[in-house]
Amino acid sequence: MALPSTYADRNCSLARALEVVGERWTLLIVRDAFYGVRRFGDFATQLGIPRASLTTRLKALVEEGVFERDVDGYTLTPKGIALWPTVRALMAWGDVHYSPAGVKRALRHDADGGLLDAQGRCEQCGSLVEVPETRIEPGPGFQPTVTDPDLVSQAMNQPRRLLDPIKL
Amino acid sequence: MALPSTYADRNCSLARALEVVGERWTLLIVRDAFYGVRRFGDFATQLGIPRASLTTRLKALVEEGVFERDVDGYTLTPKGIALWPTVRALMAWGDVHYSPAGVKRALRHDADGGLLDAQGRCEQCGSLVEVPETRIEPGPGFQPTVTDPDLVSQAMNQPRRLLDPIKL
DNA sequence: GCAGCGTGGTTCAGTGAATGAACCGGGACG
DNA sequence: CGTCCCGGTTCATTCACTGAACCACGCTGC
Repeated sequence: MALPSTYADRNCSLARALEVVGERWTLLIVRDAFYGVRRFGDFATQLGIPRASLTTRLKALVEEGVFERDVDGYTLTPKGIALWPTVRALMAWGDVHYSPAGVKRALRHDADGGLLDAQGRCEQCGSLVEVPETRIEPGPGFQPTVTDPDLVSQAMNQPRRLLDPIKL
Repeated sequence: MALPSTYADRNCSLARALEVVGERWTLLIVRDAFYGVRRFGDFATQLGIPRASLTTRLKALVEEGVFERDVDGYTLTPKGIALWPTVRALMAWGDVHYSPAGVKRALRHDADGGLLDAQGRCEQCGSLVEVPETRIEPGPGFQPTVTDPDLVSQAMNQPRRLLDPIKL
């Protein structure tokens, strides 16, 4: 976002956060990382983002400590994983206001299959579900593609646990 | 954000949400509205946003039903108020990772003064606190300004309830 | 050895959006 | 009638995003 770090915004952690993850594409990159995407090319094709933009974003995110580079690509750090409540809140807002048929992706506690409420609590066992214990799967608002998509998309549209790397 | 609404992102409510509130400045405008800002000029001076950009943003947000125009300016609709969990999550992330001295703004249940936890629950009475019942006040990470700021900033830096209009 | 290919980028010209400063017009006030 | 406040608009400049082409490296098969 490159906000000019103004005096006025010194006391706003929202502005500070948006300087890091407020730029176009950034939260979508983070979302794909939660889905298990790790490789440069997979981010590029999944998001349809220009490769130059992706380079810029990933570099900035690595510098900020949201991602780290390792042998098989870019993975979320704990700081990046801490963005999950934000991603979840925005997804929920989008579901409620733009998906009349119901949520496009449902979140469940992988251990017992209980749905997660707005606070991220399992309706089955009542516990706060950690990110790696969260299963994501197509919900009632999900619209299946007619033409079968690429392998990465196929993997992302199967029920799977967050952060589980996509391996083909 | 004006994402090109691609086939690939049809099934992502996060992308849909970011089309509405993902543009630069948008969430900061929403934040100021939670703080009670309602007038065009106040948004402009508080955020330091170019007036032309502010016009564009507010127009888009009114069209999307996030704000509504009324006699005393722009106020959040229920759809806009529903963005509070997102704003709170991002603020919390910014506080944790960029404000070592502690949160810049603390959130309390106005009725009993209990602090809110990460899920928005009052630690005093255990209830989920609604937005208008939330009090926001400077926290330990807050850095007071030396030169006394404008009246609107002064009002925003006092403990106050969310959505309470700023009147001078 | 080398031709092909997958992967992870970089380069660069074109374009559209953000910026900021100046300007405008209506209403309230005196 | 003049002035100020308020909520914008206009416009030239600058900036960042875009998209397509290109590049470098390592691996595989022949």
